Amino acid sequence: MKPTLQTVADAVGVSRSTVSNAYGRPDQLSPELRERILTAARELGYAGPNPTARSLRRGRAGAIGVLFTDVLSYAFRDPFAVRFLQGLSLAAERHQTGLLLIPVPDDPEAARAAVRNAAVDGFCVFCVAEGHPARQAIFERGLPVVGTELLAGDPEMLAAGIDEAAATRAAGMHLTALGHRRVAIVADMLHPAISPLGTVVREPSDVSYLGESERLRGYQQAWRKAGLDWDEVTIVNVRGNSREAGVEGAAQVLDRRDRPTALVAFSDVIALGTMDALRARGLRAGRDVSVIGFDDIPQAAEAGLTTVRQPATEKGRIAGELLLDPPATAEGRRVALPTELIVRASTGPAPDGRN
Amino acid sequence: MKPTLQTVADAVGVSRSTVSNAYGRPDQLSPELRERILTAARELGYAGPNPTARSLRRGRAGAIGVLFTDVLSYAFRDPFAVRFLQGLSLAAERHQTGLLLIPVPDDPEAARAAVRNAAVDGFCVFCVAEGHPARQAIFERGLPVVGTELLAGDPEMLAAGIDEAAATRAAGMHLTALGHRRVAIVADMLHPAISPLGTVVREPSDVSYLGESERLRGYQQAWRKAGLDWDEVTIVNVRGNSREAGVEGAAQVLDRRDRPTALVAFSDVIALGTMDALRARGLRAGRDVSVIGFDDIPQAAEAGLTTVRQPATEKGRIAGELLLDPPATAEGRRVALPTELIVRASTGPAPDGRN
DNA sequence: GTTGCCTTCTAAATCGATACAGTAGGCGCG
DNA sequence: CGCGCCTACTGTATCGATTTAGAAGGCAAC
Repeated sequence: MKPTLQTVADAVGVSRSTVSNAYGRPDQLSPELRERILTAARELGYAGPNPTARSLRRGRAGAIGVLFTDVLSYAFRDPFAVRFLQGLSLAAERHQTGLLLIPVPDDPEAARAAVRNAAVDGFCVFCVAEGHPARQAIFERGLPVVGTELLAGDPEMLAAGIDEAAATRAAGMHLTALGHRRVAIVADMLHPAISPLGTVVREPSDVSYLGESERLRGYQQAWRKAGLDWDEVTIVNVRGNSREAGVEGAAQVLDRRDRPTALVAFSDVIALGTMDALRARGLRAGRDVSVIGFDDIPQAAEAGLTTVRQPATEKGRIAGELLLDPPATAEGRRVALPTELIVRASTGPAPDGRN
Repeated sequence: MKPTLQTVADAVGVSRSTVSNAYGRPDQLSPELRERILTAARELGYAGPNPTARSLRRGRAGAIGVLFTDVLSYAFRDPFAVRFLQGLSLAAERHQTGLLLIPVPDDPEAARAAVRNAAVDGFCVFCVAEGHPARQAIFERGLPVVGTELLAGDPEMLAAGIDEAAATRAAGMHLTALGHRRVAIVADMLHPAISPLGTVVREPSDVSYLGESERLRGYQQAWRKAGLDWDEVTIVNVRGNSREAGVEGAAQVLDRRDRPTALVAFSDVIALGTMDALRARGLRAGRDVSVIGFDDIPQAAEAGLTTVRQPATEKGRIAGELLLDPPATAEGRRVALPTELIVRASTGPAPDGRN
């Protein structure tokens, strides 16, 4: 049998409460007795209060739930996601809390069950499509939920986010100001969760991730304002947020006769991939084709990639803080973080004439 | 007040046990009653049995602990680590279990407390240095522990690992068979946990990660056997497992007059970085300088990198299975996975004469 | 000497579920 | 009819801790 508080209490000849206090409230007993208790505990192989029992009594699970979907595990290849997670963990650490990655089965019912069975104090909705079966289960738990989308529908939802549309609007205007009129978008996350590959999504409202939807809208707004025809904008829908996906996505537009003079991506990782594709064709980023990314990961600076900077770690940290220490006032429940268009060498004036 | 089993039981007019059975053992009550109960629960806003209470009663936390150190968060940039984690999550999913990432504070006492407070059924020791304060705390919990090092000292420890030394021995012999005699090692993880940067570690026994220690030993064995002087082997100790670290590490040896004809790295990520460094200097991998990596991540194939293949996802999956369903026999408790030297274009005959 | 306060410890209630033994009622069968 | 057996449910102990109210003893002050 594993020793419990009672085992130790009996061994020392004190009450269970006193042993509990020895661990959790050292000021409640004399230092000598505490020392005796801790020594006895060590001898008995008692490793300290059972975290599960403590959680039950305290009413605090000591963990934040994060759904570990395929999407998320791929997302880990993106430094942005990793930094977000680091931020989350910073907040968690401050609150002596863990991050529970919940593997989500493909079967919808099993997915819901996984969410219901998670011993957590709240959920961080990160990389979970709008229509995902687990998503509803999350809200049904009645626990605090934090997302990264300021415009999320649920009024209960906490959020640490950016004005996605404003961010890409600025990026889009930067391009039109440089004279670009033939533009393409390369993006992951555009497809509805359960649609066949290759589905073409053009309208922001059809995008199943709110953030991506807004990014699309931002470009739409900027370019419409500049007089471009949205239907003329090429949208390449790649699967997966990776450099390779960027290479492949760019390949679909760069070899066309009327190749765009500018490419925008919804992540730096993809943008860097499109730059690889340019290089492979002897095209110069910022001269022959301008490229804009999103996130401003460290590699973006090295590659001279123009991009939208958002504070990754801070986003995670604030999301965590919101979850673990929810503000009383409704205003405080949605935190808007700043973004900034970082102009580097990958954007330049549109080349003259036909190619 | 949040509704509990009792709330629902009272509302329906049945006993608590019956409501519990409605969720956990549908065969124990009539379908009609079950439906009535679930409906009532929904109306009362009862989200299902409290996972913490269930955990306590069942004696199963429903989570595997993984220490989330800085090292691990950097490791996420390596596809190998991500795939390992995916494997772990596969096993976890099968056992309806989560992965609890435990943020580890810098303060040693706080780090130990974090481990003691984690509600988990076992730990996976991944990317935790031998001397790390949290490491001992893990074993003190008396829970199952799985590692990735077959030779780990603790006899209690479960392991899913490879014969690291044999793997690098094969790689080392491949190089000497090709005539290489001026070789260098570029590796992260060599430094003792709490040593100043730049400390030079040459002996396997001084390496604080067992796996890396064995990899070093493998090269040492291969090259000594081939008559090379170990002291002549350049060892570059980089900080961090990243492509950039590889670039920087390679820079330290490639610009020397007696530049090595072969570079070996302890991860593909670093090896790919060294190949970047070669390219930047107009050197051809496999012709001017041979390069060997470790892991065989997908990018290695694309880059034509010779490397040691190890089954990443499988390693994680088996680690998880060992933890969640420990074999009765001692033999089954350490699973050896196969490795294979994958020879690609990045290795070739040593160039003749001086450079 | 009594009152009151402080320190140090104890007893009992409680957190929210699950498991197991037990009971009541219905049904088949010789 | 009486026995056994099955189905459907209940009651109670239990998981391992924390918390709160309270008791015992010591000491100072009036």
